[in-house]
Amino acid sequence: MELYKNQDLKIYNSLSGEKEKFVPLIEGYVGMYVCGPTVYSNVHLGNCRTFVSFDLVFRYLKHLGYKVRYVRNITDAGHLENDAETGEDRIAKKARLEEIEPMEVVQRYTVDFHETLAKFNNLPPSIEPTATGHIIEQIEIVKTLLEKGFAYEANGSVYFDVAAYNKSGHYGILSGRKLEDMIANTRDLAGQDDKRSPQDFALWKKAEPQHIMRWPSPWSVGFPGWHLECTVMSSKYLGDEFDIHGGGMDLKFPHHECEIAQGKAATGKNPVHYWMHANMLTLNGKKMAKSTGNFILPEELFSGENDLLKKGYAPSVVRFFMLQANYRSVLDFSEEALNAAEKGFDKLMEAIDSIEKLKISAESSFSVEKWKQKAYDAMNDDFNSPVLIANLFEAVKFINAIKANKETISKGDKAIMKSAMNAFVFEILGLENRNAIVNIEGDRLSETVKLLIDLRNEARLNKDFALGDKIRNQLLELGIELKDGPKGTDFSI
RNA sequence: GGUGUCGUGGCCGAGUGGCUAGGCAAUGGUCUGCAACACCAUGUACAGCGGUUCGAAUCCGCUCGACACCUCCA
Repeated sequence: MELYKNQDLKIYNSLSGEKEKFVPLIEGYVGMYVCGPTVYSNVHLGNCRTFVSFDLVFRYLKHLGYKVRYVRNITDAGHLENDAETGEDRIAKKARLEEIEPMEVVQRYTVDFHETLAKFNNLPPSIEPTATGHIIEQIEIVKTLLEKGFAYEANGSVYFDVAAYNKSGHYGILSGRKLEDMIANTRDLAGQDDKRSPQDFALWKKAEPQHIMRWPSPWSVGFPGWHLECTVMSSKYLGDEFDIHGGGMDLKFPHHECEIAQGKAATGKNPVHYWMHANMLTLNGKKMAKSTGNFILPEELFSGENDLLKKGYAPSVVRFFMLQANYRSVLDFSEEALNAAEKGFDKLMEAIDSIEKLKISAESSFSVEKWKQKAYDAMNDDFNSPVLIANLFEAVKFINAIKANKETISKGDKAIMKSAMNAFVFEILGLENRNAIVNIEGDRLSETVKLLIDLRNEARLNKDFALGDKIRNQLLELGIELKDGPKGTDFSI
């Protein structure tokens, strides 16, 4: 494979608020951690957007030739439902409500998560660790934090001491907050008697009697705090310092802030060099969220079985819709926008399918190399997929113009364009072509359709338009569209 | 109340101190038996108010509005 390591990739770092040149810790290698889901219910479309965004990052880094270790966790020891209440975790709660084992909940929704992301053509991460598989490591890091004086035990629970950390570190560095402001603005919540300060967060929580998921520890039989799992799993597989940490915008505070504090407190190092935050997918202008019921499930979208939709949309179309927005912008969901995406997507796929058949000329009337570099420039600018897609449509225009004999392409440029289009559309954007099956030469389906086209054209020559239209319409119902052109009839699926 | 992001033409959405982003939709035309596809042509948008500047939608200030976070959520 061609290596593009010399491409000058810039990444928007949430920590600095600026686009920075990407320089990995070890040349040629990238360590990337992304916060995965808590598996207590079906993954909704908003969740999917985040994982599609980071799938794009993963794919592009790989394309550039980096060896990427992509770690994405599964939170299967649900984090705290609410500090103020019993501290029951979400998975245990769901299990109690459905009268099943907690691990049954975990299994069911982990499978759903994997299946859904696979439909969106997301690549699996390199390592997908679970929180319950790393209880021992979590206990170890709690010990370290206690030894170093950044944590304290109270009533069998252990809390991170934000005030102690803030003497040498900066709690709020990522979210732009000041500890004094946070103290001044904290609401009074009940049930935090064990904490010295409301900003302190749980590292280990003593289990109440009704709590099902529990593990022994030096302090109590209990369960680990939510923020700790990501610190443990990222450092275990990527080291105390690694390149990229991603997640949804809504995790920036407190989750990621706490991760920085824990990592820095435990090792003295800043754990993450580049923080990336994917923005929300909204529905009716509001964030999709399980808790408010304002969400749509991918399955409903694929099948069209939802009051918001008139029809279903292919996963690749939905993925394309998402990638037409920058990952850092809020994207609002609407059927109108999805429809536009579908038409654009079909147009793009049509053009790609037709590259192979393009007529070759001695010279190109268009600089394919320049076009290709513009496409890379877009991706190098913080994974700017909307601009990349705009560039792809420039190629579409050019391809169609060649078909109309208005532009020309050389043999070499045609090969470059074909491989570049394939790289950008399928390898990097991760889209899937619904037409792929008919492009195989000698394909039986293709031959059958060609036979029908011949019959129809015979009918048309005999002015039997009723028969001609019947063939055309019935093929369309089967999903095969005929296209009459000056050089005969073509078709697409 | 605090922190942050943002407000672009009918819709979605880039970008930028002076030069057409792009997609979809719409209108007219070419092509077609009629269509579809494709192609050609057509839109002078950048929340409001003030300032800086030869010139701002782009920089600065204010106002209004939206969203996210500050309690679990990608």
